[in-house]
Amino acid sequence: MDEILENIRSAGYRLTEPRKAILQVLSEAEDWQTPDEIHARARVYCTSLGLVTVYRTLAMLSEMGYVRRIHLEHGCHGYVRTELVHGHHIVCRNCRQTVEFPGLQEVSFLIQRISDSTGYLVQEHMLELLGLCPECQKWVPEGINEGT
Amino acid sequence: MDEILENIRSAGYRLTEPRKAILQVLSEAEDWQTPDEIHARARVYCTSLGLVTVYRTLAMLSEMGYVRRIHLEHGCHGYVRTELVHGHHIVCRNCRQTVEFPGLQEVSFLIQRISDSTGYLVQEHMLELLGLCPECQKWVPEGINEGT
DNA sequence: GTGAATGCAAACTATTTGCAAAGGT
DNA sequence: ACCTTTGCAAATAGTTTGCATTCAC
Repeated sequence: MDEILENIRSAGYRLTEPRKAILQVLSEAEDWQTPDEIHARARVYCTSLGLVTVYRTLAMLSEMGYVRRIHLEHGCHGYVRTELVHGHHIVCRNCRQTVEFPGLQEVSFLIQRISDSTGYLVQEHMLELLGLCPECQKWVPEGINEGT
Repeated sequence: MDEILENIRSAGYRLTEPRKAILQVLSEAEDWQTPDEIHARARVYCTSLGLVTVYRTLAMLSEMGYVRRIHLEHGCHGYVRTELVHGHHIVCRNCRQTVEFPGLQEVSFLIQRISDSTGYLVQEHMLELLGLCPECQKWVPEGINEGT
């Protein structure tokens, strides 16, 4: 966390109150949050914080790889912090809790295979798993489904 | 194509001009298209077509599994037709051409592994590869990159 | 003929931009 | 002091909804 702050500074960005507040909120969360939610929560640490700054900061953090967009059934309006460079997320459809996991062998194999068979040069890949976290499996009937 | 039309009808939907026009456009395309683009192109076959109908039809086709949203770096406003039930897409960042590939063993292995290690019940997964198609590799310098 | 589907206008939501004021270094 | 960053208001983009009309069956 302090490390991130330091990296932000050394990347030439300024260490402002709004930015620190937003990072604080992101680091506290176990789940993905919308810009709006981040705004509301971060106001606790920086009363004057505007929603626009949240958008701008998320763009910056995303650029630096500290945050990732979550792609959901109805659009992609969620953000989570990331700790791994080539990580992916599994997200709970019910409580939004997310767990990050590393891009494993399987992914590389797959990319290699598809790359060979299609002739495409693969530059990026996105992989996301959706389901129910252990807690929510106890309470939520399996049939949560909305189409993609 | 005629098969799809038939399925739409037997699902209880009506076979209207707007729907046929939109399906026509989707089946012609090798690349993903925005609702707006689909609208513009489908007007050739159905002059009166409104953009709203494109949205509604895409929702219906997506529900039925004939179309899939493409998740791109700056939002997810693209649609492609799908032929496979558990397919994924590799898309060219330059020309938008997409190729569908089946969800292979690797994906199942991965899901199993993550499911075991996190305790999550995995219900859906999305996987998408981004890069350059064979044609575009000849013309476009590799450094097309915008962050996610 | 009847109800589903359409197209328009308007509403709405999410996000971005212009700009003067504030804040970090 | 300088220049980045901020917050506001307004603009914009994308998508959805209400409703009278049209069209497939």
